[in-house]
Amino acid sequence: MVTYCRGVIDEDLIFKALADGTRRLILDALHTQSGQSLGALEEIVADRTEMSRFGVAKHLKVLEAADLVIVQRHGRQKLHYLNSVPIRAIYDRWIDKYTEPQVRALTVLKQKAETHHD
Amino acid sequence: MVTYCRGVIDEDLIFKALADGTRRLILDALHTQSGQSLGALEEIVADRTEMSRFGVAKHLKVLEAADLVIVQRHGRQKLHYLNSVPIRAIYDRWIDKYTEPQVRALTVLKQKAETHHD
DNA sequence: TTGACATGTGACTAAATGGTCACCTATTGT
DNA sequence: ACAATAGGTGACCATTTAGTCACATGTCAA
Repeated sequence: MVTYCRGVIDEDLIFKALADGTRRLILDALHTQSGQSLGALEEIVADRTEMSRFGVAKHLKVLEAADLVIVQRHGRQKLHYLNSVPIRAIYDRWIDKYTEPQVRALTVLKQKAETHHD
Repeated sequence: MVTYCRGVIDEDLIFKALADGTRRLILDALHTQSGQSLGALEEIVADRTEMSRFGVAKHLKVLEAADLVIVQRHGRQKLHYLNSVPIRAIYDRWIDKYTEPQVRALTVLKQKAETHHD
């Protein structure tokens, strides 16, 4: 099976990419501000997890391969943008219009349970 | 940090749980038909991946711990139900009302790119 | 109570993953 | 051209994870 060939993304790459906390932190950073360079993301990540530049770069590569992050070169910089299309696909996979109201109801029930117990 | 204490679910458990293809297959099966027993899920999974009963049971435990699957005992059977609340949370995390239209636009752009290149 | 059925547990191996480092490439400004 | 800046690569090790097995628990029906 092809791992990455312009548009045809293995779903496994997407979920595996999301499975790491550092990568989710990067996505959060890009959600807050789009178009950040590796250096900028480096700083943000290093702020809470002691991680080298190489670690961040490696995570970004995983996110790129999963198409969760889109890159755009700008001179010697590489700007990163969050692509939320695959995330929407996750939602669509297990939640459809008919079950959506049930989900809302469940959320309320669970919140009640949380406030009472413990 | 607490791993599982009634309602307070570590986000890491959710994403890690979704990172495995077999577990996603199980979620699909439960999305198609709710309230299936371990035995029933065993058969479905074994249909496409050669996996022992123990493997399936282990995956179900992971899904339970992540609160993606809710269980209900019924005599000597254990019935499993898909809980889509955590999945909705993923959606809400990186997609908000304002960026949603952009996502739609991006999808169109990407599809065009795919048809032209390669 | 006894056997058959449905599921649970803990230990163990093989494979995948996260992280770092030494070293390499490409671009900008002077 | 040269140094400085921004980023990339491949090898390497430590940890985690997927999967299996032998064995244990609990429930139903006769």
